[in-house]
Amino acid sequence: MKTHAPRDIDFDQPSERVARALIGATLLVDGVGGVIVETEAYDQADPASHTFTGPTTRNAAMFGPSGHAYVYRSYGIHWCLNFTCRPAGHGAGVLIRALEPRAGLEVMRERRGLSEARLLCAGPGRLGQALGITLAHYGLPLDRPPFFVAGPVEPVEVAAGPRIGLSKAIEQPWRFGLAGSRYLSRPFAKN
DNA sequence: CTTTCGATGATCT
DNA sequence: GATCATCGAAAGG
Repeated sequence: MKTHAPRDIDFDQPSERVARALIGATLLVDGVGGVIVETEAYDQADPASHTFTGPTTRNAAMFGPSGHAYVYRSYGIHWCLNFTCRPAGHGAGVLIRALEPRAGLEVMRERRGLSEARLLCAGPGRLGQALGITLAHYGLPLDRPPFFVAGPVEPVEVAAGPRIGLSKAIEQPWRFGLAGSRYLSRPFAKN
């Protein structure tokens, strides 16, 4: 039985729970990052998930231990960052879609060739570029450098809705976000 | 404001 | 050979 400090995220639970718990959490990669404001949950029973058809070379990390990084190349262009979750071997993960920049703004601006803070990490591809994510991060544990992850200091209001950019299982409300944040990749529909 | 479309390459069928 | 968990530029209202 593992113990957790108050601000630790428990990755040993279903991806929807982890995705929700990550909203308001702090993520740093080599000291660069901020507050997570948008996530999406995926698991093996989900037709839209990379793990739906079982373990492969690419998705191996999501069948490994929870609390590790799963990195994949999107549309041949972008690097996207996920956190593996659930008890090991279940093929589940959480896509980190957006964060509010707080640390290393200058580094992010350089990497993105952009000055507007609002667009530095508003989307999984943008976030990957701003944090310098590459395959070198594939499978790395999240509880030590270069990663730093800490849960929210205070309770936050979490919005939920359908995921983005999928052709399958679009009805699942497994996209989560910090309500009202202006650093989202897209706003959530009003209630 | 909205919609459309090309880039680009690994992965899977 | 088709399909992408995307982005940004361009074109149209």
